Amino acid sequence: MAQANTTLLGRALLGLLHQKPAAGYDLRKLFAETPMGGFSDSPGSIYPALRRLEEKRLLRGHLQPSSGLRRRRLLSLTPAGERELRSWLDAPLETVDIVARMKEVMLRFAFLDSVLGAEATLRFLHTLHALLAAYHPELKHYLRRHGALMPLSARLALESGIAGYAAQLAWAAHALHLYTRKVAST
Amino acid sequence: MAQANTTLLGRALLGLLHQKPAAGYDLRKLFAETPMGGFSDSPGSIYPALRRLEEKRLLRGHLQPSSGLRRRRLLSLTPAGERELRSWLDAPLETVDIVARMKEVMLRFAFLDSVLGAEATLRFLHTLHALLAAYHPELKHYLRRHGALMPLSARLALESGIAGYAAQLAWAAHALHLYTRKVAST
DNA sequence: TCGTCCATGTAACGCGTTACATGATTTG
DNA sequence: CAAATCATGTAACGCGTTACATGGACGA
Repeated sequence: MAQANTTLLGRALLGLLHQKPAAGYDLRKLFAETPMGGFSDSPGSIYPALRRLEEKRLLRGHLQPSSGLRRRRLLSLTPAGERELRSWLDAPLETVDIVARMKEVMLRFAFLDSVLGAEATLRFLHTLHALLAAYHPELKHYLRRHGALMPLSARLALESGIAGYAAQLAWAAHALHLYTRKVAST
Repeated sequence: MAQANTTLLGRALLGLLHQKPAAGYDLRKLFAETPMGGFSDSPGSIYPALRRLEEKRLLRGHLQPSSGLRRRRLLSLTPAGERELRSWLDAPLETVDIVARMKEVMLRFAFLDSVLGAEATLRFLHTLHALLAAYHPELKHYLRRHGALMPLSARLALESGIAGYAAQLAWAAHALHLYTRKVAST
């Protein structure tokens, strides 16, 4: 039945609009100019996504009166939109997020602090670190078992993934350290 | 006009079937059991993709006669399929591949050696290393310019990406070293 | 014979992409 | 005034996902 769940692009838009109301055009610019997520900056993806969010009453648009006849619709979250955003960010991290949805994980993290605060971010980092610390050796184990049978380039491709997770793990430890201090100093 | 380009899933299937003819079911199993690419292992994605490749005459299927009434169609590349695979693998790497399509880059690399050989793999690695070496400091520069204005968690999310690229860069140097030796020893 | 695995498929659905289209406003 | 930029949209298209469906083979 798949009750029309919000897509990753939709959640990214919610997160951005939570920080600051903006027009569709601003969001396009953001996707085009910043190294964010890898979302398309084409109008054919963003405007329909925004319209869907509006139809679900997660966003509300106000025509900006100041700028003459050049219509510019500033979008902002409704209370329901904020609830949706919060519940996405607040959902517990699971192994499958680490294995297959790292991009979403980092997107969530990028919004976490400003929406749910430092304590929630700290909890998130704890879980993330633990999951990475568990998954990284699993991949290495897979490599030890199957690596010998694989062509050199395939084995190296796997090693590249492992190196990536190692980097994420080290980063998580670093971030955990920073946030522990930040929370302690309040 | 977008003349029906082969999709990433399609190319992954071509690469796998180049190594060894297989049935759709085998490919599903592979996606389900190995940490590959993150493709869905559902029949609704794989069988249609295989059918499309067959319609484009890139694949050919043979009913396996050995196994009674249990039909099992072994798929293998046609010459056109092999050409398609080769031209994908042989295409020059560009910056946009690094920025937005790292997943595809690693998939290509995984197939490279067995399809195009060690010399081509070595060239690929040279380019990859150069592109990463150029992009990584660019991201760091972006962080230096905009980092101070960003919320801590957003900045850290960016740092995570940077750490990932640093890991890829180190990995590329490692792989380059291995392949240089491999090519030299022939 | 009952459940589990093998093996292949289809149908409905929503989404992202590319390409196209429109008009207002600023800049040179 | 021409060109670039601002700003918003629509249409066609293919693809991936989820869910559903079918039937043979095999072990307990």
